[in-house]
Amino acid sequence: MAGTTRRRTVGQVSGESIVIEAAWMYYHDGLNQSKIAKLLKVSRATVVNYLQEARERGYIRISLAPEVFTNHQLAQELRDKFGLQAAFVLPTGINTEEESLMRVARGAAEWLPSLLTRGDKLGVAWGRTVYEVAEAIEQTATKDVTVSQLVGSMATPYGFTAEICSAHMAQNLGAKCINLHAPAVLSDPDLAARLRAEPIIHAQLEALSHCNKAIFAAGSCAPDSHIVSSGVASNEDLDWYVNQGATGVLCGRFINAEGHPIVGKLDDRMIGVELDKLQGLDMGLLVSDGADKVIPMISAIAGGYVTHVVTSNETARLMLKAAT
Amino acid sequence: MAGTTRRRTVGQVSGESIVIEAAWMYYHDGLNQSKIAKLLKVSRATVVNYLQEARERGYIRISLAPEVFTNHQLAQELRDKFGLQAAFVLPTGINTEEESLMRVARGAAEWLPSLLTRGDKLGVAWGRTVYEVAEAIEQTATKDVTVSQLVGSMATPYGFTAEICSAHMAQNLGAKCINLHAPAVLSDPDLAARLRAEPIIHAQLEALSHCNKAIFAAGSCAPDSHIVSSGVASNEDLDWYVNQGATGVLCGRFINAEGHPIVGKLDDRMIGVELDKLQGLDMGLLVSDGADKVIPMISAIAGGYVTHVVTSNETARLMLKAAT
DNA sequence: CACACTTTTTGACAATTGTCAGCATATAGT
DNA sequence: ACTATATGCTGACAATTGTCAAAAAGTGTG
Repeated sequence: MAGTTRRRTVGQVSGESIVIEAAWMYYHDGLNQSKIAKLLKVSRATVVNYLQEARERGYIRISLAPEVFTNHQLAQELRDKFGLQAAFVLPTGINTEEESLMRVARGAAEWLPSLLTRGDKLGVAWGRTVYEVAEAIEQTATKDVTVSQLVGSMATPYGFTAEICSAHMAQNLGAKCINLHAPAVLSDPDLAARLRAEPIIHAQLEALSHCNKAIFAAGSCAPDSHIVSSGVASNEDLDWYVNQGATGVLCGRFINAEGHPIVGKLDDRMIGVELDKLQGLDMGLLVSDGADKVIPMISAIAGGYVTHVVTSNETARLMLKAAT
Repeated sequence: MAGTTRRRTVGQVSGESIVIEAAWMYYHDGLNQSKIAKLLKVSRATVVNYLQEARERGYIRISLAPEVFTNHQLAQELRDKFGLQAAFVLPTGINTEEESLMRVARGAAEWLPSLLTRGDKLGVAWGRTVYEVAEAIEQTATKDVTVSQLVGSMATPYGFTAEICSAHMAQNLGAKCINLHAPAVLSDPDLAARLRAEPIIHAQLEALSHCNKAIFAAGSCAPDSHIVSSGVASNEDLDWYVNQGATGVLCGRFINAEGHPIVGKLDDRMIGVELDKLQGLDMGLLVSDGADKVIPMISAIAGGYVTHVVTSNETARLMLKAAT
């Protein structure tokens, strides 16, 4: 061999730098692999290896500028029609419901870090959507941010718990995490009251009641909804609440079309954030998608819990239509 | 033709969405152009057009994760050695001085938006480095951020003025801008005092004295330095300050090795931020590079103006060596 | 209906990237 | 000195992307 190549020795500081160097030249300077190989005095295959390593280590961030989605015409219509601070609308023209949901979650994951500032206390609900957001967030180093779990534990149809959801959200955001070590609903109101009074649970409820920002999804009142499948409400419970005018579910609580909580038998057996604590926040981020979520989303917005919305163009269109 | 293709009509909402859709599929879903073409029912050439349009409109954000540079070993050594909140070190192994500076400026441009939060008042110095940072920042929508020009006007060897520098910085950050409509240095101390007392200049000086964050570079005391070429100091002035122990220049003011301002004949003829206003800020971002900047950078840090540093690995190494 | 303009498509080809097996070299451990 | 492991290189080829001219199709106007 020509002897022009030099191996990186183990522990050499510049070892990692050459990967960064290659990535910079490729992604920032727009040089092709052959040029980079010549400049770095290595083979093109080695450059391919370096670039691959940079990608694998998560060095490369490729995203669509948030403005693309917040300046979207439908986003602006949503913001204006519903009095929101901002909306983030993703085009999902040809996707299945599942693909659309994943894209909406991904979009929320990209947007959320930029909505957080130093010292924020972020309440995190629990459900399939919020979980997908938590998983999709790329590692971010937020400063002095605390994540609080807004709802207690439930039987989970998804393979992940509320605790894991909040913990992943906190971890990916580089934030502290305060969990809620209690079931979401108990069999007896008295037992629930005593559990709430337990110092550790009481402290956790205090923490979540002081959050200044929150992320949640809107649940529907359909029999196949999450609130039934997770065991929080039985079909009888559901029927009762619907008869009382329930149009949606927010953090495990039923709300009517105006967003007012409907207080029933379930509520004093529940351990979790009270909905009045989610009104008037600096940020209430509603992440939901699907035709069946339109009414619940509009209900949540009407209740004053929502300042920011992430959804698909299709659902945005349906929301705008429903609000005329 | 098969008649399967559909043109977008002018003004159709989904017109822009198909560009976003194509970009999402390519960059997020990792689909190739042929697959995207098939899914969107257009030709591959049209997909190429859409992707190009997305790039041209600035929809695509490709960057290296900031942690790559802040977790760099040299970055951590700088932070620890100099008591900084964070350092951002860019590998610039094979670059010219010019290329290295451009890369450092680019790195600072990528980092700065994430260092800003709602309500910040950012003081902006002026010089080649800061200008390149301002130009390199991609359009960002910061919230309620105000940019203040820290130094007055000077003869410019670069083709841009301090006003333009601050205005571009503000524009690219989506911030408000408060300029400083005065020369940096006047011929007579009395004239300078009267100008400072002018209501509009006084208000501008008030604004810049209340900034909680600042971005600046460190100037050297070499005869070819910016402070001489811009007409702020003559060679005689320079000699005097160097004899008084000046080791660097910060926002047009001379400082010694401990970072203390050296007060001389120039200072009461100057219009600009007083250095004591730059101590103890929430963020003092020092962006500099080059062997000749090592001593000035260390001086600025010693003076308590700096909380964050952006530099190259080579300069970082020299700084660490100089501080032993 | 004709025309002008815009957008998309076709098809070919060059350029670049991705992948892979096999070989070469460097390093570390025994 | 030998062996094992890790890293880099070679060279070939497949896959993908970029570019381009010419043609086709869609749209708006008179």
